[in-house]
Amino acid sequence: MAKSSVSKLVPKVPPLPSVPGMSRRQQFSASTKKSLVEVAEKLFTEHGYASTSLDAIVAGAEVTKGALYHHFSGKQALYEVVFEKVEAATAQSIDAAMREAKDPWEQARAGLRTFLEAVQQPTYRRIVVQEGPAVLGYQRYREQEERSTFTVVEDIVAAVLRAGDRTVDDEMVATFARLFFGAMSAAGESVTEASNPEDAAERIELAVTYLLTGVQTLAQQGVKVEDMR
Amino acid sequence: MAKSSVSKLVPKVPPLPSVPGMSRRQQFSASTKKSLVEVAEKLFTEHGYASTSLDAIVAGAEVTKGALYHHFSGKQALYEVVFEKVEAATAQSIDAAMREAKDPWEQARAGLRTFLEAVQQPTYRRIVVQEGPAVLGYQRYREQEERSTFTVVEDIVAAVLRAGDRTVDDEMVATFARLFFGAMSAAGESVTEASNPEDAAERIELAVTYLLTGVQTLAQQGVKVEDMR
DNA sequence: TATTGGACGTACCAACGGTATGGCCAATAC
DNA sequence: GTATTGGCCATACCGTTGGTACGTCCAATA
Repeated sequence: MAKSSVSKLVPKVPPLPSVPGMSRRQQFSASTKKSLVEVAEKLFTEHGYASTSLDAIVAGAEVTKGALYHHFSGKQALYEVVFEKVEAATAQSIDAAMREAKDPWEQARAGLRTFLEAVQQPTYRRIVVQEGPAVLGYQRYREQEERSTFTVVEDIVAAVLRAGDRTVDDEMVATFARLFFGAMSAAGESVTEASNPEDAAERIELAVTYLLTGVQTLAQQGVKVEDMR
Repeated sequence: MAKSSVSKLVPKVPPLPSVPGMSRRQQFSASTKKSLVEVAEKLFTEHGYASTSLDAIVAGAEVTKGALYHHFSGKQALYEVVFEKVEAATAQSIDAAMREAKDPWEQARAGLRTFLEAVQQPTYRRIVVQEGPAVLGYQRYREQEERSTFTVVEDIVAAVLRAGDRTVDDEMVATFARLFFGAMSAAGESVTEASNPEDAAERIELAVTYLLTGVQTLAQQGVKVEDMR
């Protein structure tokens, strides 16, 4: 008995309509890999890392564990690929939003607003903010962040800071960026869980703007960070 | 074969030297429960939640899984007890540090400094900051925070904010508190991972002081949060 | 046409969280 | 003093899950 598989190696879905540079074999391979990543992103977002089994992922992608372990070294490696994908998309969207404004101050506001929107997306929240540090470990988490979203935030902060006080060194800029990045991440959580997310988001924007305005005001008055000692 | 247990029900360690109000039976029970929590705290801190098996915990506490499941409904429930314990200790230490300073501004600095120290402790970092949201879920995590450490931070922020601008409502205070809480949590991570933690901690203090000073300056100039619209 | 190796599928294992069950004995009732 | 009860815990067991070993098939290359 058993054996319900009628036609086995007939691919279920015609993969991407024939990419020029790849052989048919490579295309099928890329198709299953892509499918695995997409299904994993969906399930990780909905149920979290621990509650998502590899069996569920391979079932969703209509493959087997053999395929999964051929493309990825394990569950965590698959998660890391999903993480990078989500991170890259977010960083890119922020970057795009900033490029539309020319004034540095408006760039900053646009960037922070887009980041605040991104951090409310279920996928970014769950995979990057909530479970990223715990699953990847803080070391790898930070390495990933520093070559994508965090760098964007850092640029924003640097622009606002240096507008008034040109004596702040890179370390200090990074410190402020860390603070703002952490603040915005936490803010995203609170916004999403709020009874009225839109009001909450607006309050966050007001508060952050107030903080940045305070920094600008101090800088214009010639007050350096060093004076705080 | 088997049966290496020579003396079984002879308690290995005399528990707390006879607490008055409890019967001997209750004292033994409390002893094993306390032992489980302490071992769990240690192992969760060292290896993380997922990599700490219940077998390892009960082995460290010199009991069996029967005892564990008698006192706790499961692994997550045990984690939550550990979480609360760590949280309470931290909130208390911050509270104590603040009570030594009388000036509100000095209270704020003392409180934030103590919080920054706490967030560098391996136990608080791992159990509360890094893995707390992922293990408990953000909902429960926030509920726990809001009746301990977060409330302390909120009080600090409220004092600084309202010193100049008395029009800020409770929601806005909570928003600022969320931002600062998130900022300080992220700061703790970065401090611990820095090549020179002491320098990093000082930079964080300078930056936070700068931010708070900016807020104060704006408030003294009569600039309200509402004006940011 | 022969051969190779990439891309999987299948069967299996060990570890882990959780459960069911039963035994022991301190505390209480009588 | 004896009987009974229930809190406290140990033992054995189960289902799921991440990971591995091994075999198969076929497209690509020689």
